[in-house]
Amino acid sequence: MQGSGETRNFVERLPDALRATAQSRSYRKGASVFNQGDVAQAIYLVLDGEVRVVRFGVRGEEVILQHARRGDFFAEASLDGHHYHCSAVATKSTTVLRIPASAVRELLDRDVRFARQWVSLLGQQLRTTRARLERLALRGAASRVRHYLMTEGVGPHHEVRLGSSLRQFAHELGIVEETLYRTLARMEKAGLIERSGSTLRLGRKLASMT
Amino acid sequence: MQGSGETRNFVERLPDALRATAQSRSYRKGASVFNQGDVAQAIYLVLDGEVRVVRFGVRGEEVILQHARRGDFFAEASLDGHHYHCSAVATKSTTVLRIPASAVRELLDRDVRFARQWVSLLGQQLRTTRARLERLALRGAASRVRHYLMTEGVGPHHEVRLGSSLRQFAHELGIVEETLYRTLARMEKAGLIERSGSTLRLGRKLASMT
DNA sequence: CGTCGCATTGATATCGCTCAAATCCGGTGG
DNA sequence: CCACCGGATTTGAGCGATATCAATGCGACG
Repeated sequence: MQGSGETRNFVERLPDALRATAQSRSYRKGASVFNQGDVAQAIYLVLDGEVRVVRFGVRGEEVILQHARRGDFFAEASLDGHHYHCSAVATKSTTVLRIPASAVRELLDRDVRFARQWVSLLGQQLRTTRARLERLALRGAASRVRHYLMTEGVGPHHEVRLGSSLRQFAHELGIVEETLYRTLARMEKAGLIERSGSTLRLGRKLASMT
Repeated sequence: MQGSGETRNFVERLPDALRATAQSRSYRKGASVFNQGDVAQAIYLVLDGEVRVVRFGVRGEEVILQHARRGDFFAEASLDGHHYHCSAVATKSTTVLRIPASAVRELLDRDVRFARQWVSLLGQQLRTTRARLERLALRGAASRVRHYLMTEGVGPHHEVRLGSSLRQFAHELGIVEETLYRTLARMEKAGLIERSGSTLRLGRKLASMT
């Protein structure tokens, strides 16, 4: 499956020391990984699927704190805290890598190189999350597509091979699928982007958009 | 000034060891903190004002990677990298705390407690950034206001004292000021929120919105 | 072959943006 | 004390981009 190939990328970036203690777990749609109030014991990395991290108020009001997708960590706060102050639920069939917080703590204390790697890893997550944030702050679907290509695309033409469906992509951009289809068609016609199959790249024309 | 008081909060959370080597610097609107290609020497924390972190493509295309406001770090990637692959420009009169990357690296290597603190700090940034991200993913101004109160508000009523103007607040929510005024008025009338001066809190009624 | 998910296009509704104008407020100078 | 000013706040009217609802084609899969 395509998934395993993609997955390897960021799992391999995990410090070796961690992969020893980590184990993967699978959840079906709707299953909860942990619940608000549980003792915080582990940090998680989404290998495949999607986990929604939510917090409930006193009267049951729900707030979404994070949509963790493939490659995203969640619950790294377990390093500090004693109890989860949020719940994590798989929104579809999902596989995660479960990393015991105690293992990370020990490594942080003992292994200097690991500390650097971990800091580096958090930094990466921070950067990509910030980029997503700025992307959603943009008005207009075209600007977001362009921003995505500029930040996630590789090579001189900012090429991106979409791992998943355009549906998923639309959701990631914060727009509905129909809008994405229309936007991509318009941008392609205007020469702003080029499309071949599931590959997107910037076109020759410079974007004249904010 | 109000600023100093607010600022203390997160500056005081900085590990003591860092505050020794850090120094604050001021930039006027439009001044650049560092430029793409410069040698990466420091990590920054915005004390007041705003810094925009951008990257330029080969043909001059610009992408915004981060809008760093009070309390946000930027350029923590300096820990790994040798050169900045982005530029940072003050968008208004701004004061930042400049933290030499070498100092952080040394501390990471030497001081185990510091490593934990730093990891914890990054984790906080990550969490608040994620929350912002999910907020912008919400449709509708009211949902975003509610999300903001739920995530940033304190106490049983999720109270928030707005440090800045409603203008600023609107911008933070990714909507224009007019929309925010109207939305707040509508929500207050509906009993969803309560307002007294620059303080906002959730109302008695439960929000019946997604 | 029926079903399901994805891709695509059309028609319409709605929310928020834009432009515009009035009020309020603190500060400033005459 | 008053006139004036700039910035923040508020309300109004109209427009436009995107969501929504709907329908179709298409390939995979059982």
